[in-house]
Amino acid sequence: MSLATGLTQAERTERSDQLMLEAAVELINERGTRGTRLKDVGIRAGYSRGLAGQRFGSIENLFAFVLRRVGDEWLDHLMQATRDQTGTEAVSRALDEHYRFCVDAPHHVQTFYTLWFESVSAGSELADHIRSIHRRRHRDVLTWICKDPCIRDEVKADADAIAAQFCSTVIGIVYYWLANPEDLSGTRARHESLKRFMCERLQ
Amino acid sequence: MSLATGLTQAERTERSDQLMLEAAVELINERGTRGTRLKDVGIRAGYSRGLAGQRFGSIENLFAFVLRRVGDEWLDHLMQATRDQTGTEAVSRALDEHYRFCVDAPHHVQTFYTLWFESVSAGSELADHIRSIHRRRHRDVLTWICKDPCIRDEVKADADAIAAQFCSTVIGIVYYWLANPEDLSGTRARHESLKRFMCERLQ
DNA sequence: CGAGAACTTATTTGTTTCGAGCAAGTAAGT
DNA sequence: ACTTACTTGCTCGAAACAAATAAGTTCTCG
Repeated sequence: MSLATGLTQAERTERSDQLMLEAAVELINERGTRGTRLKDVGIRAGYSRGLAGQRFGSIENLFAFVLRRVGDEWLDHLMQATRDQTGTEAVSRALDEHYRFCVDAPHHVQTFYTLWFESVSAGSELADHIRSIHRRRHRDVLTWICKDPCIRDEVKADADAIAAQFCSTVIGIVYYWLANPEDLSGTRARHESLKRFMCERLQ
Repeated sequence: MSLATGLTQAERTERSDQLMLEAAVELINERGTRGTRLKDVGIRAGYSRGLAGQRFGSIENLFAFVLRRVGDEWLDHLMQATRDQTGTEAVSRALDEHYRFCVDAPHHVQTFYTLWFESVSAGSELADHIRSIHRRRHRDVLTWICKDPCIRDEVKADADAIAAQFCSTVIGIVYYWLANPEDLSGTRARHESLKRFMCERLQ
């Protein structure tokens, strides 16, 4: 029985990429990075035990692939939510979107941040990619502060420290969410109080 | 040639525990958790390839052992630094000690927090232990706030949110340090501005 | 123009190496 | 002699890569 699909080679590759992405997301979320096997990704995706290894070359490259795919999706959402906003409005929208994504698309967010925290483990090949995301985030927050016409100059002079605190606190909130996924109200409360504290600080 | 050490069995165990602990710390810091092998821990510690496996049973149990050993050391330091302090003094001391530990004992702190972040990966057996540390930290900060005679009641009414923000931000700062170990001034600046923001908030 | 061959790429299966985990053995202490 | 710390042997599973097979693409020739 022929398994011809009628797809082009490129379409076949994209299809298997997508199926293996979803399989990897599931497996990382179920078993963590240390329990995720290339073999299982291939099989879970409906292919052979060897395809993931053939396609990605290593588990690290698979993680990098997943991070890019999932991270791009998430960063797009964040950018849409804060487009053309500055100051407290941008902060509020970012935090609302952040929380909403935790609620609505938990699987991809869980994977994204699992890999995010994985990146600080020695030898991780994700570090450079994540570092660039960090810098981007920090710069975005800095821009929200410095471009806002309502924020006083003395606050703007402290923008770098405020942005650093904000980004650090978001990391900690995400950590809380990953560690306590059933406690959405605790996660929400942390988003809300960070919003409150930031709004106070930016007045 | 006899390898008799003149130690009791208990002393022999403690010695090998300690040597394997140090080996594990080195290996985790060099290679990350995913690159750390029970075999290598045994050999690095000066024993056979099989001892770590025999002693700990699994890599997960080794990590739990390391976390307890290193974490107890670190938590002792933190407790000494904040003993009998409340309010902004406790906060400042905790942050100073936190930063100082990053500078003076980076290897153990790196390992501790590497495992800390590892614990949010699915399937990690460290999660419960870390969760209890979290609760403890949160409660400590809450106590610092509520027991301080100089903090106003309206601030005390918000103590839970403030404590949650503080703990979250510390996590983010640690993350920054792990991701940017060469940038001690950035880590120090984050500690200092968190100190500043907390002191403002607690007035 | 269409069929089939040649070529390229996607996917599968085979094979080797390495580490985990546990059993069996040896060394050191009681 | 007995118990416990540590070592070595052995089996199995996964990674990584090679070799093979399947599917799509392009070219050639009747």
